Amino acid sequence: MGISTQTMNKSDIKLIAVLERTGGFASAQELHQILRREGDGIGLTTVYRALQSLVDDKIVDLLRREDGEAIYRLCGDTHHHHLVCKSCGDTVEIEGGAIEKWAKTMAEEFGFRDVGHTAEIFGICSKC
Amino acid sequence: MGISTQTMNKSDIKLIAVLERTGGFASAQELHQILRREGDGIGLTTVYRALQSLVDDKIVDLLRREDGEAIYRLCGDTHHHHLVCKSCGDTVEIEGGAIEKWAKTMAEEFGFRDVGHTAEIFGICSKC
DNA sequence: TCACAAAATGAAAATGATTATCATTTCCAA
DNA sequence: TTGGAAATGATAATCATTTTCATTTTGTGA
Repeated sequence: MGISTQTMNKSDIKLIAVLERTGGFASAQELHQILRREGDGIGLTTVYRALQSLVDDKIVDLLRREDGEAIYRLCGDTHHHHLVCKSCGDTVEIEGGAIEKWAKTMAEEFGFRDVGHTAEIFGICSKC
Repeated sequence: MGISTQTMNKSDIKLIAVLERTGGFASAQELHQILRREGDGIGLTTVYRALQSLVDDKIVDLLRREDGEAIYRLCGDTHHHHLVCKSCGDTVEIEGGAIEKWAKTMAEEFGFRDVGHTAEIFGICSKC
């Protein structure tokens, strides 16, 4: 019972590999382009299908970018947050230990379970 | 300078009124349908435009449903974060003291100025 | 090895939210 | 009143995602 690892196929594995390589945080379209660029002729449909089944099997997390586009990352990855420059677009990956605790505490306080969170900081970097 | 309340027009006010009346969150499409049902011939384009300007002016909050659709809600002026139920959409406004500190610390560490941040927690509420 | 059914694949079309265009209407100051 | 700016909304365009469906691959039993 439970997670059906049996149903994993080549496409699923390809997607996991790319997510590992890229640090696990990309949209379906981006993942497709990366695979294409690497010479893999995989179709967009298959990318979507594989990602969906990986999400169903709780192997990858599905989050949303600010514009609503779906982004995926491997579960269990220590996930990081971003510090983004509003001017030049430069991005720094940062730790969010405080956030993890905050999210956990708040979720418990209000009786929520199965929780995730998003957090981003944006500002103007020193170069701009 | 600051928030341009001067630029508020009739459509903006209509949207605020509907959001007040309906309470919780609603998508642009839903808000449009409600207004239409009430006999208002407002166009979808205008609904999107009004919502966007209200978001720019920080009069309404923009969040995302699980499928990525944008949902809007009137927000109080105190800066807060959200705890959103992925299942029923129920939302709790929560304090983010830890986040404010985290954002400030990180921004300083990397030399960013004029910083803001976003942070949301999502999960399954006790009722679901 | 062969045949064949089930699973996987991907091109192309469909969908649905959101945004861009643009001609028309409303509003307001001179 | 009038001229121009702002607002409006129908329509078309975008873009991510899903469906459809015909084709290919795969695995398995004979």
